[in-house]
Amino acid sequence: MANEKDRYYNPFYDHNHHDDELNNNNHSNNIPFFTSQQNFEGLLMDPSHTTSFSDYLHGSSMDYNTLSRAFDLSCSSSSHEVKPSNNSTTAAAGDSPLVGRNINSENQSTTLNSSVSSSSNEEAEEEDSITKSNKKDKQQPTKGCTEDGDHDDQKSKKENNKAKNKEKKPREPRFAFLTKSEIDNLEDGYRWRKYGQKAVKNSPYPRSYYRCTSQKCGVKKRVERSYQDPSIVMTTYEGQHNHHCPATLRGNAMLMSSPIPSLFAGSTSSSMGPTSLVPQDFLSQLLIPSYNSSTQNDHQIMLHQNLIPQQQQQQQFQLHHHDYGLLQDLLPSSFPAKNNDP
DNA sequence: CGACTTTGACCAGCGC
DNA sequence: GCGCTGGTCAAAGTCG
Repeated sequence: MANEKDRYYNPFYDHNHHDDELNNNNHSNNIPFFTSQQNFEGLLMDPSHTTSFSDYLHGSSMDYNTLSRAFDLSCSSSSHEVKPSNNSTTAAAGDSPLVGRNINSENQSTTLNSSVSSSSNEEAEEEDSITKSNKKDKQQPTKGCTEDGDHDDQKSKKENNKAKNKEKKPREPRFAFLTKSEIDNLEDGYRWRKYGQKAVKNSPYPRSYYRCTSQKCGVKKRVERSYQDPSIVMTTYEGQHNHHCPATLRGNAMLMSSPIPSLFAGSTSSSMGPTSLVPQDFLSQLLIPSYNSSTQNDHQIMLHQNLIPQQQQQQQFQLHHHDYGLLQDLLPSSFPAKNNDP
């Protein structure tokens, strides 16, 4: 009991032996994923991968390029093979060239296209705040209302909301990645508050909903486990943080100024701004998470291993339809059905 | 006591 | 309209 709880909520729980088990577990699926050891540190790639993603499975560590490939990102647009989807729009001038794997439902039908969606993140944010306030308007009175006088108010508000909701709200840009981990809620440097959990259709594992605890930051993430391979966790991020990572507040100040920034050249949070699709802070934090001091050395070693030869960094990555199908198979509820269903 | 999780209820969207 | 599902809320509980 206590062990179970520790496993999932104690950040210092020792997952190493479990991870060994996991690493010995051969993965037949050609899916990009990360192996997490102790709260995400290092994001080791699984060496057992030998198939279509083997290109980027060199060595045991992960670098920016790995991340970029996993996210369908590219530092150099000229070398980016993945064509943007038709309805995706291009990033505004000055935006980071990084592109997140957009899994908005609108783009899901064929492939996980890379796209700087968010025709307007600002728009989306605005919409989001509207819907949020609508929800509050809607829900608070129902619970707080004690007098009949509130009912008319409620009705009019409801109608008002209905009218507003008729305008279809665009989804916040989202991107997802798979992680091989025993921990559901991976440590990514940000602080999250769980606000819901739902049973997922066709899966024995529930989906958890988290929201960034920072005020006025509407970033959400969903975490669910693959029912086919329970060692795989899919994390979906929605929105962008409008603040710096609070990891520094948890004794991470030293690492925040680690040598890794060169990997994120030109992608400091200040140059990126709050509206670009891929949260650079997040990317940084993938590699510089909050961590247990006992594993600090290992972690630093992994950071250095991330500095890999340029040519390897230039390798291309593309998520094929086939792989998308596998993603679908793993997490059926997260992806719309392809039209090839029998 | 604040931060966080749990959990049942609620709501919207969608397909039938 | 009805039922199903995904997403969210918020009261209650837990923890440090």
